[in-house]
Amino acid sequence: MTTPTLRDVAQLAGVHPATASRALNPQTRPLVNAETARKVLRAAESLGYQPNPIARSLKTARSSTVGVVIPDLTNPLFPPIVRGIEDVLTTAGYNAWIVNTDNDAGREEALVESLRSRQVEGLIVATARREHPLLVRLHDQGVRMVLVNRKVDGLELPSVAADDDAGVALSVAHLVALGHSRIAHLAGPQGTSTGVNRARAFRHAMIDHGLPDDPALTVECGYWSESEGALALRKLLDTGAEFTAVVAGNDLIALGCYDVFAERGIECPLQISVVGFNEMPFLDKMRPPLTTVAIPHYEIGGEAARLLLDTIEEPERHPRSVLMAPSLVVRASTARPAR
Amino acid sequence: MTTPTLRDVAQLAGVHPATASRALNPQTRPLVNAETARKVLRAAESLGYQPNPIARSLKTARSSTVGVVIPDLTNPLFPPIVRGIEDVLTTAGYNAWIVNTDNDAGREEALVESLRSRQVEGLIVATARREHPLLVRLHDQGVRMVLVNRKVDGLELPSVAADDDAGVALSVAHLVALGHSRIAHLAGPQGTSTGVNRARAFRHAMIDHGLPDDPALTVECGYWSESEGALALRKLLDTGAEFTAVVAGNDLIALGCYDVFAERGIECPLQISVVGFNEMPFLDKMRPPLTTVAIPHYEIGGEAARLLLDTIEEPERHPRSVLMAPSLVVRASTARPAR
DNA sequence: TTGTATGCGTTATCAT
DNA sequence: ATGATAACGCATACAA
Repeated sequence: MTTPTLRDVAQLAGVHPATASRALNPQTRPLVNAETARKVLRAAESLGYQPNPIARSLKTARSSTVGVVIPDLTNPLFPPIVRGIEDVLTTAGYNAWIVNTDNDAGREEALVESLRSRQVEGLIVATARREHPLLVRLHDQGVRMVLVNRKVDGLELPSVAADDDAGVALSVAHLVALGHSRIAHLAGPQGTSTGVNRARAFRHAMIDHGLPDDPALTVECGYWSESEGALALRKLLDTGAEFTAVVAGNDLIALGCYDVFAERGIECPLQISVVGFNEMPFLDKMRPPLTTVAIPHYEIGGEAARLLLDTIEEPERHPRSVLMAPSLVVRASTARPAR
Repeated sequence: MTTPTLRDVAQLAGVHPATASRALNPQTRPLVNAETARKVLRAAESLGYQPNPIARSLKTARSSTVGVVIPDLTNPLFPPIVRGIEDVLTTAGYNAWIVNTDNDAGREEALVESLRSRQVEGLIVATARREHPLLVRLHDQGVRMVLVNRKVDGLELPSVAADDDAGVALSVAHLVALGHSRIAHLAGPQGTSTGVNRARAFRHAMIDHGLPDDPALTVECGYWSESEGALALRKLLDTGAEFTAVVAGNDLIALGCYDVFAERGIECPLQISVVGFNEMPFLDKMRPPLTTVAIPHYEIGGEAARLLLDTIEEPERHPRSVLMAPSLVVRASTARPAR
């Protein structure tokens, strides 16, 4: 009992395969007599016919599939984004091929190559570094792409991201309202647009509040990780710099601070307040529950999928970029400064 | 500049496409003269030829792809498993199509259908309920499958899972060693094999330690979630039952207990100790850091991929199931009982 | 060892 | 409005 093909349907309906194809395809259905179309549809139904997407792809060079390039699915930031992407794509009749680059450029190139050879109709890329020759090349080759959470230097690509400036401004305003004035920033990697943006937004926010923008109070982390966050905070403490609050580049960096607090017997928020960024899961169960900036991840994914679908359907349309508004989630890692 | 095909390679090498095909394919390379093979390979290299997997699939009815069916990527349990699967598959020249069912049987059926129509060579399924008619049907149709973390009633399928009995035994032994004797179990859904198994393992462990197996001290959760865990613990407390420790079905259920502790002013671990299961990320940052059973997720994924590859290569081989040893991670949510 | 011929399942271009 | 034919790119049975 082999799966039925178009020929089987045509035979059962008593028409030529080409006619059956036209009848089955909503696009071309108007070309065929309404009555025969009905016959064909009934035949397909009764056989449980499912078109073979592989054969279709071979013929049409399309696939109803888009590639989703993620650095690391293990980072809790990404699964909700993926879900948002999938839900929108599914509704539009598309599928998502998810791929993990592990932050390895070689691996990424191989994976993208494999996606392209499978005729994906576009790419949603969440791995962009500021310098990203692969993306430049793909763009030159006319591959439709949408960036998530990142931008790439010198490339006008549609993108969707959280409004980081607004998020950092919320954090700083919250700390200032609590009475802090010596505020440090543990910045993300300056090789990522996010890291650069948030650091700049931090400086701007400080200036807007009439506070000194002291370069000695900003330390860069090599990665968006707990261990790098811990490293950076240790470095900062060891300089003897004075500060009562930390704006961390993201939640992982903020959690790294917790490790240092434990090491050195520092009380949070009594001695140092900390604000994170991203609203990872389970922050409310941390010790102390982490104040952070919440990002609408799921919605970002959905928006990215919509942008890509637009790009596929109207390739000439000017690239749009959308910014999603964040919100501050106040928990127990921030409080008035001790003195 | 269109992408080169096999014909281009053949033409450049001055041979027939069929010869080029044989030369390019490691399987059939021995059939062709070593010298011509070299010529073909050089031609392919110089053109940057990449075989078209779609055409190949259409011809061979294979795809070098396996489907990975996950209930919810947002559950931190699954990403490491997926990574393990991907790493092993990639090494073997296969790709993984990851798919999210959202615990919806209809969605699952549609997704599996779509995977099959793309000629996946097998399925790794992490969504199995004990009753799972879809899987039974697929099995009857000869679809190669491996189950992860679950079993299905009445189906002899290769599977890989953590040794839940051992894990629960570790938890109970730890609590008993601390001096607990009134130990409660917040069981997972009894519609899942994991839920049933852990509950049974709990009873056995209690008996093994000569402790009463009191049914009043076990409450079932409807889902593997925080809110259900909280609900179950409230229910248990409201019966007035006496106990000094809780073995939770998984970490989420354990974290649900934390919410109830906060609500009712219960001190953990002073008044009640809690042990989780799974070793989700960031448990060490919780309040209090959660004692739990660690599962080698990444290795489980890798093992599942290996089992599936075995099944694909030796379809007649008897289904093996492998159990991975868990370990106990002792943190601050467990302590000697107060009195 | 290599070439010839054919077909995987579908759709696009003709012709009728 | 429908049918005939070819082609997408590749692999394989068969012939030479």
